[in-house]
Amino acid sequence: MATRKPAPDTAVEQVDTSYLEGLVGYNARRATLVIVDAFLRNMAVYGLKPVEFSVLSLIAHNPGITSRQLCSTLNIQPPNLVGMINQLQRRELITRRPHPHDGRAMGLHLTPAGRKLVKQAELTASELEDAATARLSPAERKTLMQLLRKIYI
Amino acid sequence: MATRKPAPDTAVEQVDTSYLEGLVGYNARRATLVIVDAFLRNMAVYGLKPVEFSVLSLIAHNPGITSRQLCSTLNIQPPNLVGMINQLQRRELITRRPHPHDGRAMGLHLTPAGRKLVKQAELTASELEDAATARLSPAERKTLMQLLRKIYI
DNA sequence: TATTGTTATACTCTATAACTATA
DNA sequence: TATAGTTATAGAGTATAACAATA
Repeated sequence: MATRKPAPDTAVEQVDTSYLEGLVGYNARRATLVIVDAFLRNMAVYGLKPVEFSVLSLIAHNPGITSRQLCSTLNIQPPNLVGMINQLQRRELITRRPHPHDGRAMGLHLTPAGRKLVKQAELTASELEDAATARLSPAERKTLMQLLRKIYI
Repeated sequence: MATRKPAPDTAVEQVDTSYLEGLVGYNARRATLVIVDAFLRNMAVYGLKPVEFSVLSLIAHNPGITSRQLCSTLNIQPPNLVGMINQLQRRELITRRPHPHDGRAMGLHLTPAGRKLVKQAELTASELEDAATARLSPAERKTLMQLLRKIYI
């Protein structure tokens, strides 16, 4: 049997991503990266990254919340929260007060400056959310969040 | 005017996450983390992490694709792809061949072993996608992907 | 004995600057 | 002059082990 001469390579003109686009994980990851990127750009004026914003917002809506509760709510490891809490305290955005009935824990609270910053940051977050989801109708945006929650809850 | 005695702190029983749950970014991030986690667990048998899987799958569906094309398709920086490509080549899953009409570039191709691995890995990816989206109907899953694409395209 | 918060530390991921060879 | 691929390197993000104080 004769040896077949190999066909010459051809260049890829247009990358075919149809397989990956059929995966929810791929689409969720790509969409998340876009929103996180917009978040980083718009929240830089407040000196807040996504997790720091989430932490401040959770303290705002749950005054007295503990580090442990923040960790389990946001799925972050306790050692990785320590530096962030210290930094937010140095920036005088939060205070630590003794927990009412657990001597090991500290309740976290916003300072007046923290409350002011969260208020502004939440407003900016809403605006950038609207921009990121500009191609979705309000109903679609609601549907999207409901479907995403069905995955992670 | 008399000084008001501060109210004693009360503990947070149930963390209120309703504000964050109203943000698409928060929900997308949480859902992505859940799927990526499942991916890492299920793909460990193949020694593939999400980006490595995406790279191999793109090479499978686009034989001759270049590193540069992979980078712009997957939004990764060229220096971060170099080590991955070298590793996949050492594992004898891919080969580099001269690009047909660009002497600077190399076309990437799967080896027979690479093709076999991608085939199995894509099957496993479909299974874990089904598990992650078990609470979604097929129509909802399709809707979810369409809505996510409207954000990142 | 278990849990909260903490320190130290390591590993991964991602980003930038600068180089070479080709276009 | 611009681009593909590469090297070196730095920063950010995330993970585990181990400890003191308290439950």
